[in-house]
Amino acid sequence: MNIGDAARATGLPPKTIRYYEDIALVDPARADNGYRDYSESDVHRLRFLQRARGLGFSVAECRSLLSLYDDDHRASCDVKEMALAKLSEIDRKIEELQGLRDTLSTLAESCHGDGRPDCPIIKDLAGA
Amino acid sequence: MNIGDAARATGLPPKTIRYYEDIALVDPARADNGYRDYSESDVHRLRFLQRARGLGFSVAECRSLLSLYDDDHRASCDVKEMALAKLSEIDRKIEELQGLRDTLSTLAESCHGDGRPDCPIIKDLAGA
DNA sequence: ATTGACCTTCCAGTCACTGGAAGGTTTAAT
DNA sequence: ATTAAACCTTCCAGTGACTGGAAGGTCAAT
Repeated sequence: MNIGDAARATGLPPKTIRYYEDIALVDPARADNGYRDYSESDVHRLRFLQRARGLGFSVAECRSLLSLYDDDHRASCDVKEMALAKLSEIDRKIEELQGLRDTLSTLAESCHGDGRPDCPIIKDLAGA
Repeated sequence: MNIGDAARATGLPPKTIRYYEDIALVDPARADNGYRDYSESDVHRLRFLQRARGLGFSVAECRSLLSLYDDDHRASCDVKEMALAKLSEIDRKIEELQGLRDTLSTLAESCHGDGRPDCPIIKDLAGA
């Protein structure tokens, strides 16, 4: 399977797939013409990466997850631990964003938003 | 005022302040010894940047906000527009994160998390 | 005179790609 | 047989917003 097909099969751009090879997350065979040749299991790995990245795992975390994926003897608690850690990270981010949201929405509400130059948002940013 | 004092006054690391100068967001005077010399208005700009960045505005957006800040004749609706755009961007991010949260928490709950190798999280990532 | 805390510039690295140039291969149509 | 397009290859550079570190100059206090 050429890289284009692998891209269509996984939803990852070819560039990204090559990048994943660069950083040694996948290692496809090569055809006689030098083209990368993806096996079904390569495509599985790529899809795995696509999903895990989509869930917010960093590439480094994906690497760990992949090694757990590769390890038939892994303990499910190892995986669960990573998932829970990521979960609380996401919770923290959500809280932070909600804080921002509140501040910004209070600011925006206080701004009459007309043609006059007087603006409470700018004032607040300036520290008035 | 030296860069260290400006850093303490704004909460920005000196490195970041120099970087903001590099990309022409501030332009402090220089003392005879070559040291950067921050005026009160420089510090105001830096504090403005610190706040706006903290609210999630990109550096490019901060540049726009600063030019509105500099423009005594700006219309408050211009600022409000940026704030509202950022607000809906934040809302989108929150929703996305909540989606991730739900998926990940469902996955984590379904994983018994013991020493056995059987793991529904890995299974899901692998696309089973 | 020397230490230590400053300051300067410049270069490189981070993360996870993404864009583009220059060139080789394959496939299909003319 | 030729040509065009749609692939593929490598390599280099850029993104955003810093951050780290090296090599060296300056300043205040001891």
